[in-house]
Amino acid sequence: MNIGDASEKTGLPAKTIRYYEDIKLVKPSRASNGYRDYADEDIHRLAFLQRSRSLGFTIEECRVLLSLYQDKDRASADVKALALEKVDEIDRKLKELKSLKSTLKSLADHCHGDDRPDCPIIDDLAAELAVKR
Amino acid sequence: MNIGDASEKTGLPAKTIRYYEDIKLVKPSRASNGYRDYADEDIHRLAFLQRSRSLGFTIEECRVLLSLYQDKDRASADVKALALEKVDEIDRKLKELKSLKSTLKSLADHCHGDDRPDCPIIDDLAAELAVKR
DNA sequence: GTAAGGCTTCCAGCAGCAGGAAGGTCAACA
DNA sequence: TGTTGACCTTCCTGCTGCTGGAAGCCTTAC
Repeated sequence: MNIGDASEKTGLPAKTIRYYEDIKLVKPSRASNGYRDYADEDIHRLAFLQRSRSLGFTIEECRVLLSLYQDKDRASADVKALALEKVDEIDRKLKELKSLKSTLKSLADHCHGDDRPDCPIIDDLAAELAVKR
Repeated sequence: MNIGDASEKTGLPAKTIRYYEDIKLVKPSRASNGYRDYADEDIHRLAFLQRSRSLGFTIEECRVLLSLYQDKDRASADVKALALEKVDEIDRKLKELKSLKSTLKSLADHCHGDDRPDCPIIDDLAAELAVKR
């Protein structure tokens, strides 16, 4: 199966698939004309990668997940730990974004937003200096 | 004022300050020995950058904000628009992260997480293929 | 005089690809 | 048989926003 079909089947751009080969996440064989030839197992791995990447796992985490996936004797606890760690990470990001949003929102709410130049947002951005002077 | 002091006053690493000069966000003068020499106005700009970056504005947005800051006649509406756009962006990210989290969480909740190899997380990551076959 | 710390420039690298150039290959059609 | 157009190949560059490190001045204190 050529890279175009692999791309269609997995939803990954061809560029990405070649990149994954570059960093040794997949190792497709080659046809006699030099084209990459994807077996079912390769497609499987690529689809796995697509799923785990879209769940927010980094490439290196995906590498671990793949090896856990390959290892028929691994404990499910190992996988669960990775997933929960990721949940924690997402939680931290959520908190950060929420506080960011409320700060920005309250700044914007206090700005009258018309054609006068007076603007509390800009004032706030510049304010820090006054404290430190 | 040397870069070290500028760093301390603004909370930005020296490396970052040099980078900001590289991309023309600040233009400090030079002392006779070749050292960068930061005037109050430079420090002001750097502090402004520190604040706006920490609020999640990209470098290019910061560039716009700085020019709006410099422009005494600009409408506050311009600034407000940028801020609100950013709030929207944050909202989109929040949504995405929330759904990501709930997916991961429910996957993890269904995994018994012991030393048996059976694991619904891995199964789910691999599941996509079955559909497409 | 010398040692420690600060400063300079320049080069490389991180994640995770995307875009593009230059060229080989294949299938279909005239 | 020739040719078009779609697909494939490799290789190189660039994106964001810095960070680390090497090699080499400058300054300050003892």
